[in-house]
Amino acid sequence: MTENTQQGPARGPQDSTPALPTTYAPAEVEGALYERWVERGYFEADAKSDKPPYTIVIPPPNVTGSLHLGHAFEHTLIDALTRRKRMQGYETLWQPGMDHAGIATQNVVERELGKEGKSRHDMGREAFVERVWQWKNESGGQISGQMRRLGDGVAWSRERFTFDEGLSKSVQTIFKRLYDDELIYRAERIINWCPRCLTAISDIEVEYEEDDGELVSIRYGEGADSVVVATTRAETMLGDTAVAVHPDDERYRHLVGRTIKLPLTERSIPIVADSHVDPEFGTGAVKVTPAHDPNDFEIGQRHGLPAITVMDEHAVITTHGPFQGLDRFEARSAIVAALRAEGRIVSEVRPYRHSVGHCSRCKTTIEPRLSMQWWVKVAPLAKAAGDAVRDGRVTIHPQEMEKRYFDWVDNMHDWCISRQLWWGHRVPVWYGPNGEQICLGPDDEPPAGEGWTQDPDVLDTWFSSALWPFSTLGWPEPTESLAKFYPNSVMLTGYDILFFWVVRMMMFGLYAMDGQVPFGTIALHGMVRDQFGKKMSKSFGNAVNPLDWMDKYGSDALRFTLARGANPGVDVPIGEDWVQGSRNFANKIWNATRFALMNGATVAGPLPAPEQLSATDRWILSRLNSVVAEVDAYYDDFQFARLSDTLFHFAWDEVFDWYVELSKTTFTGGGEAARVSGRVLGEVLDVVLRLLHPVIPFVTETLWTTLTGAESVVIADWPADSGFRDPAAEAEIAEVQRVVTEVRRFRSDQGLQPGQRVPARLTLGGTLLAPHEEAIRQLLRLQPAAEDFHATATLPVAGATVELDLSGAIDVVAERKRLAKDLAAAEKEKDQAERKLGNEGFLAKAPEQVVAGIRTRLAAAESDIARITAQLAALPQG
RNA sequence: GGGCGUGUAGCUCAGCGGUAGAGCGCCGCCCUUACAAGGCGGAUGUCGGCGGUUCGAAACCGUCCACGCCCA
Repeated sequence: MTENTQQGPARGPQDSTPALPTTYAPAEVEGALYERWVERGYFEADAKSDKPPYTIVIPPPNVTGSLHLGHAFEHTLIDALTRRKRMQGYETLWQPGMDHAGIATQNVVERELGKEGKSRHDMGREAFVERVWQWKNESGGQISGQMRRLGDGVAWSRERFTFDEGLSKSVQTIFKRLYDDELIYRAERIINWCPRCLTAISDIEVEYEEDDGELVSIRYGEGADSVVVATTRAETMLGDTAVAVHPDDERYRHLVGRTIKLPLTERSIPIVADSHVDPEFGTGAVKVTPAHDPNDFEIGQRHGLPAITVMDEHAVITTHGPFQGLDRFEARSAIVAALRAEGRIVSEVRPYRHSVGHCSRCKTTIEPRLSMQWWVKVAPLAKAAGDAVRDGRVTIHPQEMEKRYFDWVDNMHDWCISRQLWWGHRVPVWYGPNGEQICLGPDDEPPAGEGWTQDPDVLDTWFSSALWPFSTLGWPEPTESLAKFYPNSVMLTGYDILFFWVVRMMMFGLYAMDGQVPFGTIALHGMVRDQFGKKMSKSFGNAVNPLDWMDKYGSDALRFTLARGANPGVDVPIGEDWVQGSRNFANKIWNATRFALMNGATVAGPLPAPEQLSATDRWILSRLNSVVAEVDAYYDDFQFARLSDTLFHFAWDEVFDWYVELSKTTFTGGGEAARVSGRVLGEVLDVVLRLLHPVIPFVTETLWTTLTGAESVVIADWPADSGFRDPAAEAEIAEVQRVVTEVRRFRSDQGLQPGQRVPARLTLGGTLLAPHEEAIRQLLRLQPAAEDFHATATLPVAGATVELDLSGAIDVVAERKRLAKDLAAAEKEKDQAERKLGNEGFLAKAPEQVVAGIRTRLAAAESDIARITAQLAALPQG
């Protein structure tokens, strides 16, 4: 029972509350409901509260983004978790905010500038950054309005942005600490360079794809001293500084240590032996371009080779007369043509499929580039991140995902954190006129004097996102919020960003918060796919705007569909038909509640003791409590699909179908029995609506407040299993369901219309069915047997007999067919059971209850066979 | 190339050792006074193939085939 339940005499809702509209129209009311929740501050979190904390931070969406189905999915799940915890009495914080999305945002604003015929270089860094802020304030963050549509119960007063003042201070603080601990360093290495975004990106921002390229074999040197090398990137030969062969390769042993002339140039390059060369690939000899290939860079390091950069940041050739000014792909053809003219092309394979890296942001082919960048030395941080999961301080759901996590943290490369952008946290390092390099904390003044300049690069957006679980709470200040809400309870996000984000939060959380994990649980969800299980993409044309479906079917319908598809870590397909189905469910709840209210459903007064209840009432209450327990267990295990499905079937099939139908005669009968059932129905609805609220908050709010007259289901108590179970009542109702189903099948086989009244005589004496005669008659449209009653069909069911008078209209053929089919099924069942019971191994080794179960089945099958055989014999010939 | 995963009803997916399930779709009947966004009834599967373990396999093991994802 809820704290809002009002004591006192029963009152119909008509007395004090407006009747529900006859039509369920979600789009018209959802917005107002949400605004009221926000105004009343239900979603705000109080750091001074003495309730236990429950914290989830939003995986911050890009400031450039708008709500897509992936967000809708993730937010539905987080909202369900936090709404339930709030109802359970936790001080619940769902922390909202966005990230500044360095590359994406800069791209957006640069495109705008482009339309005005300007570039960011025309306006300068400071003015450009100001312009981006202006864009952010005017056009950014559309998603927060859309989150309201969805019903997200976030603490809006705490909304944060990775680039706001406080979070920027967090970034600078941790940078300085890592720098001082020598976990951040600067080094010249080969990095992944995007010649379109004009910045370095980290390894995980590179997407590899099979592309059609070409494999060209080129002869270097002359005559007997020549070697043939194969390459897919002929244009880089201008930067070759060696040819490498395997040290054990007999074919080339005589050449190692000698030099060879590099075609098209005046340079001679050495032939070196390196055990990393694969003698099986191509000719076994490879060209070495240390400035344009990561593997070649390593060979170069091992052999002290120079690294010659032959392209600029746009990937345009900068050297060698005829090729200068060509971009890399033009240069490739030109160089192959030039080599062919010299007779140096030994073979060409075209197309040659091979794996090529692309910028995850703009799909441009990555150009490995030698450059000076900032790095995080991840080894000690990743070790700690791995250990936290290994020793159980952090658990991953579903558990199978742990392996992927370990594979990643245990083999992580240093993280390139500098980006050649203007929009982002600038590296807080200054260089002095005499080669000084100092790192500034947030409270330090930049060095005075001539000749000091700040590093021009900014930090990877993930660097600031990694601080999100604590920077949003005020870190590095020792705030009350930080004390109350850190560590977070759960990190719920997609498995696709386990490496991008989760690992980084783990590393930085453990480091910044003195070994305290950022969250106790990582719950991973899958990706939203279309109704055929295909990945959604704009280019494929199957992307859906969730707002359209929310307009059409209501936010609850979208949410329920997503929750119902959410198996842990598994992709969830979604189609419009399914959203429509969820809308139908909401509509069903709506109408069932209307019906209940019209029939005196109430939460007023104490629930009558079991002795005062009918078996039907005890049955539904018994089931209700089982469902409460099941749903709770599913919630604790992030089984959104199962809890949604459980509630769907319990509400629709059991409450709104069987219970309501079985109780109709009670309600029409009036009196004390009707009053008692009204109270039970009120109780069941109250609990079901509260159980459903976290998943479908809007429709449940309207119905629950109407039913109870209380303020809001958002702040209602979460239902608890009272422990009440009544197996006898459950068995009794199962018998009722069985007889009703059997007779309905008979009626249907006989071609009777569903509403057609048929005279019948029920012999129920001594069976569990006896108290339910009225309800059974009602459900089966059976009229009392009159004087001239003449049974033309006799159905023995569950120890009782139902005789019908179809006035000779019985369809013997249909009935014989039906019975023959049932007989065959029963005989098959009997066969299987007998075979098992005749198996000594089974009897000896199977658990007792399984054997008993088979015995029961055998008995049931035998009685079915007897019953059906009798029915067949009783049928008129014909 | 390495790793992970998936193949169950027309579609999308649960089930993961003890009678094959759901939603949607399909067929038939019905506007039965909460709901046609509904009700009643029905059909539909050698649980990818082949071996093995087991009293018993959709489930466990091996293998093959077909897809997917991640990493190189």
